[in-house]
Amino acid sequence: MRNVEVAWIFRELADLMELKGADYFKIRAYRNAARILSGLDKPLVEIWKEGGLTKVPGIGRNIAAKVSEILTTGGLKKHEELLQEFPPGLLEIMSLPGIGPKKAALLREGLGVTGLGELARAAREKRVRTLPGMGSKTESEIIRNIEMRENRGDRVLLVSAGDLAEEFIEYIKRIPGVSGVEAGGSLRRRRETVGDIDLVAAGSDPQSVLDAVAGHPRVRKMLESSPGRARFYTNWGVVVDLEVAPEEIFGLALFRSTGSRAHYQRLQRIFTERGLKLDEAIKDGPGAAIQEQDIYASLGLPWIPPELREDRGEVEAALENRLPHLLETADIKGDLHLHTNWSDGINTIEQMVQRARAKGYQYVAVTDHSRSLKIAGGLSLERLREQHEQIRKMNDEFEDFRIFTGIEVDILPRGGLDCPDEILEETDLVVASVHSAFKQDRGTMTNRILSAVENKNVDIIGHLTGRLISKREGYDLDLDRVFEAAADCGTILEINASPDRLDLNDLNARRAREKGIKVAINTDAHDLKRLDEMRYGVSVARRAWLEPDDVVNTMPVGELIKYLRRR
DNA sequence: GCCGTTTTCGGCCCGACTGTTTTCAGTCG
Repeated sequence: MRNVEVAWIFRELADLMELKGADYFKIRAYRNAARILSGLDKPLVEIWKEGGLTKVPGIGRNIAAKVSEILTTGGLKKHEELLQEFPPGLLEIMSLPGIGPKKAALLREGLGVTGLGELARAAREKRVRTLPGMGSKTESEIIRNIEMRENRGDRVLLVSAGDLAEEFIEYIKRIPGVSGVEAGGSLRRRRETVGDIDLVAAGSDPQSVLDAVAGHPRVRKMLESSPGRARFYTNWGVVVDLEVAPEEIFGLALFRSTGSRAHYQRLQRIFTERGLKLDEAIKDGPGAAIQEQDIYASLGLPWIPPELREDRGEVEAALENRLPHLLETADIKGDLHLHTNWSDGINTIEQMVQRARAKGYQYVAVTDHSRSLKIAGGLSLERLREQHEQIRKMNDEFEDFRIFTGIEVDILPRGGLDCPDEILEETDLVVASVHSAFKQDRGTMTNRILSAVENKNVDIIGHLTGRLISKREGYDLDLDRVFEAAADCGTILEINASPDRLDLNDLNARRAREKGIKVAINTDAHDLKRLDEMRYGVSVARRAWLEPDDVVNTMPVGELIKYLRRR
């Protein structure tokens, strides 16, 4: 069992206890435990076997016993009992924005709704507004949010699909007769969410591979099968679609699986125009295995990276030999937005720095929250000064690494920043972000953010739109005006690499680049493990056609310091 | 629930915003 799966049980347990009206601090302890467990970079089973669970800060005797129960039995009795009491549909209701435990309980008691479908119907029939404390606005918000969720369908975050795919890939690789296996589909194109996980394997005996995968511990059932192909439903609720092709046509199968449909059709049109057929064109070298390169080469094109295959001009660019030299994760030389235990992070500055050094970075900026964000332990001016003092001392110890003093300063609801300018001025790196009053109207929100973009002490605007993928829409914002101002002022925009944010997204990052705006790709990590999420931000950048020069944290430390001063 | 050379009980505990009200409960970062 993965750490995140154990953490998930505690998160759900906390929600259930909240519905039950349990003690606030107990609930908080469970939530905190969930956060800590998912942040551990060592498998829980190992820590458990070593008897080290209670040594983890935030995990006491009780939670350790529960973890142990989960690891031995695969579940938690208390969790299962509560699920009997409160149907899972109620948890879904509670996960709607604006609906917490009290409103969820009221909806159940007052209207008897126990799931999203029933709730949507009740809202459309204007029954929700009959409940105390609920009116027409709540009603229409409910409908809007449920519809948004329905549109999302069964898509999961790229990170979840990637983790699950990785398990299957490792498993399939070891099946005798398999000479290769790769993810195709939207996972390979690195879209922010993935529907089915498409896998393509090369093997001489397809049926034996499919049979072996049917026995994978995560497979609940086989949905469909045909020669060389099967669809499996997994215990994560995600469908895995596996195709096993002979080695000679593995490249072709992978190419087809990768798509996108629009990209594929665009290429096919070119084949047709030239009087060729895709299948025939690649059968030139008999006996030789077909590579993806061969398919593109048969049209005189260079290989097109999967992230670009969306029919957004990549075929034309390839025809004119002007494909971008896409950014790679290895180009990244530092992380300019992360948190430590000075505010709401889990690890110390030392630990975060040590990990960043191990990753081969040249620098990081420590950007804890500013004073207004009380719940996240925002730093008072005094504490901020103290932290910066400590960082300056730490820097004396390094010759080959630089810690930038920093802050993630709140952009206040009325505009302006949550920290005096004179302090920002002497801070190496300032990220400014919105963390409150998300529902302001377009004009107010735009002006609010512009006040930060135009502040000469602000280096980077963090997670610009505030969206949480398939959970919360971004703020109502005039992006054109923000981009214009950022281009004018030389303000850097962030691609926040956190897999549930990916903000800017691919399209907006591409627009930013076209306006000449520089981008920083930051993890916003709150623990060691999440420093590794840089690659998701890089995926967005690649889908946005970004090259190393577009991204400030590809600069070596000296160049970056000069760049930041020049602003 | 967790934590503790201020140790085994008592502290942990924000505050603005929203939608609903006409003084406030619920939600959220």
